Amino acid sequence: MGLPRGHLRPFSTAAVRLRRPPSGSISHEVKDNKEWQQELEQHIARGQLALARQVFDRIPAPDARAYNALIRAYSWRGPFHAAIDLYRSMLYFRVPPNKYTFPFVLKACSALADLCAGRTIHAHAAAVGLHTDLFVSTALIDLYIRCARFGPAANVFAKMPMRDVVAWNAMLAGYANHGMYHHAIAHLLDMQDRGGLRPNASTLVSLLPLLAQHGALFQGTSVHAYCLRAYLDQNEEQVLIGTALLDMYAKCKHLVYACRVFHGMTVRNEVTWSALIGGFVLCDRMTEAFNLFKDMLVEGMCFLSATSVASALRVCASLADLRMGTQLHALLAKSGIHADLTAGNSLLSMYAKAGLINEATMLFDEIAIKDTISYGALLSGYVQNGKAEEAFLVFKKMQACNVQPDIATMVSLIPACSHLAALQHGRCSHGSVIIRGLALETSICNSLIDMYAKCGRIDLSRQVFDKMPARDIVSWNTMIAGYGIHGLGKEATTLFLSMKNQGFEPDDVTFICLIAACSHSGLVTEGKHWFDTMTHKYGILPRMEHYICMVDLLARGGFLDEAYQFIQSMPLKADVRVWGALLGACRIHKNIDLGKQVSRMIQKLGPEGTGNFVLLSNIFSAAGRFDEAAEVRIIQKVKGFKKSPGCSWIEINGSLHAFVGGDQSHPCSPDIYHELDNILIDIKKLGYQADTSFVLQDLEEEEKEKALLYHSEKLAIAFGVLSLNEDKTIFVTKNLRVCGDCHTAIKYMTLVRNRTIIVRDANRFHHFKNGQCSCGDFW
DNA sequence: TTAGGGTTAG
Repeated sequence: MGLPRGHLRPFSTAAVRLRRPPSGSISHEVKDNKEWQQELEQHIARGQLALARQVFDRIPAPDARAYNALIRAYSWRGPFHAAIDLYRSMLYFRVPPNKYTFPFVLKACSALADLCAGRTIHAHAAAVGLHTDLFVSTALIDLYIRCARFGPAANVFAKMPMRDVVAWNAMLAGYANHGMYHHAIAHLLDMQDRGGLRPNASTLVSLLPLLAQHGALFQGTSVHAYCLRAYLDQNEEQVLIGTALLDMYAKCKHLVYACRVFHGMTVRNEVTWSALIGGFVLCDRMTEAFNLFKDMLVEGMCFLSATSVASALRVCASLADLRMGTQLHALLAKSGIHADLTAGNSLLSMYAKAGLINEATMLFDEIAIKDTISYGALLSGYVQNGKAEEAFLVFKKMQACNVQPDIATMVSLIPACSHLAALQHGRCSHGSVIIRGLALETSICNSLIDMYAKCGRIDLSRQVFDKMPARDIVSWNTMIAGYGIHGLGKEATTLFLSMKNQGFEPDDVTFICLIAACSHSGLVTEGKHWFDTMTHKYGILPRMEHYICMVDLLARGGFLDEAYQFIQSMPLKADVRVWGALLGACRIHKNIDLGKQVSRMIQKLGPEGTGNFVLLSNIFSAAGRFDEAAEVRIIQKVKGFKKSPGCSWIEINGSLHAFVGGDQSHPCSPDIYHELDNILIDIKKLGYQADTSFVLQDLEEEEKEKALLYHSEKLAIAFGVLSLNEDKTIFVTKNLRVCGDCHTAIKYMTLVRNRTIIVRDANRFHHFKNGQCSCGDFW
């Protein structure tokens, strides 16, 4: 036959080594081809592929039928290379392949995603006029789609003289697997209109995950109705269809329907359970998700798999239930599943989210072949645990190991720059996403907006925002929040209005960002207006976070009594964060009586954080009541709470320099302290007086003045003055709020050293210039 | 048919 010379590589001699003496249960008799064929097929039917191969090798002159039987067996479960090798040997011995050969050898190519071999075999089939055969064409479509070649797949489909539902399904599965929603829907309609075919169970099993991915609940419900009408949910594929429907409802966050499908199923498998558990996790109903997981275990241990445990581990991470998480870890180890990559990554992520970053690192080291997700889980673990520099090291290691970062990796990495307030690192990460072609991805832009805002470049945030091809609600919220931390309440409001004009519905987070922006800008009336708008116009039920913002807004604006009344009128029981916001304002406005009252309320709730002890102690100190301040600190110590030390840092030429109060560890310390002493002399000439009420200990006035002078933010600024040219802005970040005395002193520093100074503290940005601060002393 | 890392607020 006239097969064209293809590009298949020459087969190995091993592949054509024939006629070995028989062994084992192989017959020694002389047989005709029909008898050999029977023996061959018997072994194949029993799954004895090695014996089948021995029989095949005994056949003196195997015909196409013998070749096809073995190729089909190999293409079913592998080894797939053996199927292709056998096809090559068929060509070598000039046994013409037929319409029963091509579909199976193509299936093997598809399993190996071997496009090169597949194309050659396509050419062979075309040469003998078999390329438009129904089964050959379907196998070709499968192959091309597996290799993401939609054009050739569509060409093959178009040339088919007749198509059955399997052929239509092959194309549909391709569109669906690649998330091509519109192509898939158009193809489905075409199948019914032009093809005159009704979708079968396979059609819908391909289609439903796509609908789930796109949250297409309406279409999904129509599919459900179709299943019921066509009795598709009652055949032997009930588990597949039922699970796909359940998953679609779960991903569309319609758990009532998902549960209804689940309870209506008479047969369930591990996937069914995993899909439902995943749905509850998606809807943040963690306790119910975990109960379902336990029910699943009760129903049968055979359901335990890496996938179902992955959801359960996510629940443990979210509920911070480490005890249960470690039990699951043990369960996985006992079942031998812990070596699975999914399971390993899930465990690693659980420990990282629980703050046990060392355990997470150990697990990471134990994973033999790490993928992008393993690196991503560890990297985000470091970022979430405040170890931004370690996160960069993981990123470097990832690149060294040739594991490609993807969108999620970069979205995890970019906030590390925000945490360090390291603009240089941030710009490098921006460059990195540009090189990778990811710079216009919505989630990437969102983290860039946030990063630039937190690194003091709100102008660059806005540039990224303006250039985005598609924005989501997070984009708008992040930009509004960015304006908020820069004290640009008016800009935040303007952006909110244009968001509405562009047809975006604000969500609960939008209002948190907006009210916080008003709070940081002293726009008390506007903030109150937006809170009312949120509840009355948008029907958003305020969460504790909204109340915190409102108390902060009122109290910081000086309306301490109104804030107190507001807390009393809350429908929720105010938690420590709400009272903490009021206590913080009592400190700023030096209202000791209310501060004491509030601190009593906090004590009733039980101390849940260290910040409140510090605040209360500060209030007493500010009033000169040092004994009581000391008492609060003793209680704090006895109860085992540690105050995080105030720390400031500054980036000079891409390197970070960190300082704590009174720090002398920096190599330039003598120069820094000398410069600070000179600055103190100069600013005193302009009228600066140290506000010693900010000193927490009972010291002599002069000592108090020194204690203030060496606050971490002042040390960092002095280092900035020494290291940067006059035209450069000094940008300092502080982990706590900037102290009141420093705030005053920095204003004077801008005058005596002719500098622009930006301090990003735990709360907001302070732009100091010409003796003024952008916050208008409202911090 | 399921599943593992990611962006906003307080």
